[in-house]
Amino acid sequence: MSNLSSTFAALGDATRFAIVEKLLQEGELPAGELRSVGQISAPAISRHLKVLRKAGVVEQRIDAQRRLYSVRPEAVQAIGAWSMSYRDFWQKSLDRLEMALIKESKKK
Amino acid sequence: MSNLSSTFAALGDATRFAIVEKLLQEGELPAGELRSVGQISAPAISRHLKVLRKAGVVEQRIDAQRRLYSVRPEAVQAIGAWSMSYRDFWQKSLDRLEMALIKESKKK
DNA sequence: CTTTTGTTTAACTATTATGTTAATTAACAT
DNA sequence: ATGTTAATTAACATAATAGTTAAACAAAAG
Repeated sequence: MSNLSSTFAALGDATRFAIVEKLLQEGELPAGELRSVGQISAPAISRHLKVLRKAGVVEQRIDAQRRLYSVRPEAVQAIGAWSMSYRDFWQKSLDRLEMALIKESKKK
Repeated sequence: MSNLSSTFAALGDATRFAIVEKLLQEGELPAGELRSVGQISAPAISRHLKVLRKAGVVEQRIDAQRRLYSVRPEAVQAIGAWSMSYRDFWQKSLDRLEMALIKESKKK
């Protein structure tokens, strides 16, 4: 599986996506704090974090008995780079679409 | 599930990701042509296309008995927009990382 | 040393996803 | 009409995922 596809797979679960968004917005957080993304048990969160870590989306730092998690910037950037590598395609397509809509509105 | 998370889920399967990449590179293609992304049966491809369509990643156009598929530009753009909405975060983080690496190399 | 706090691993269950072959639908060509 | 081509839906088997509670582990605090 391509590296990017695993990244997408990791983010393709609603709970994991919420975890990542929370980490992006609030910065590094201990595993326990992430339970607030939904009503979910600590073991479940722990396993989601393991998946995210394995996919290279988050990293872990140890502080005493706590495990602090944060988003790996490379992961978010890689996603952007993928989208941008097809920018020509979607930019042009969307431009054409907009043109068509303007023409349509002028007809009336 | 957030719209973006479903998009990620759709792309989080290696076969589907390959389908999307092929469509991005070669443009609109009939379902049958997409079997070449791997050794996979036609029904399997058909179901993957259904998942991609449901997630809004591809769209279908009918031409006689063929079903022509293409990538929806909005989907790829939405992914880029998400990444870019956190650009400040990853740009700064990567800059810091680079700085640290340069310092490290000068130590030797 | 015992308890508390934070987190992970184990064991198990339920649901979902993926792939296969067979059957069906749809349009075209003879 | 009949066969051919293109694709989907049906039915089924198997594998993977996500959740739970209970147990284990690690460090801190009493």
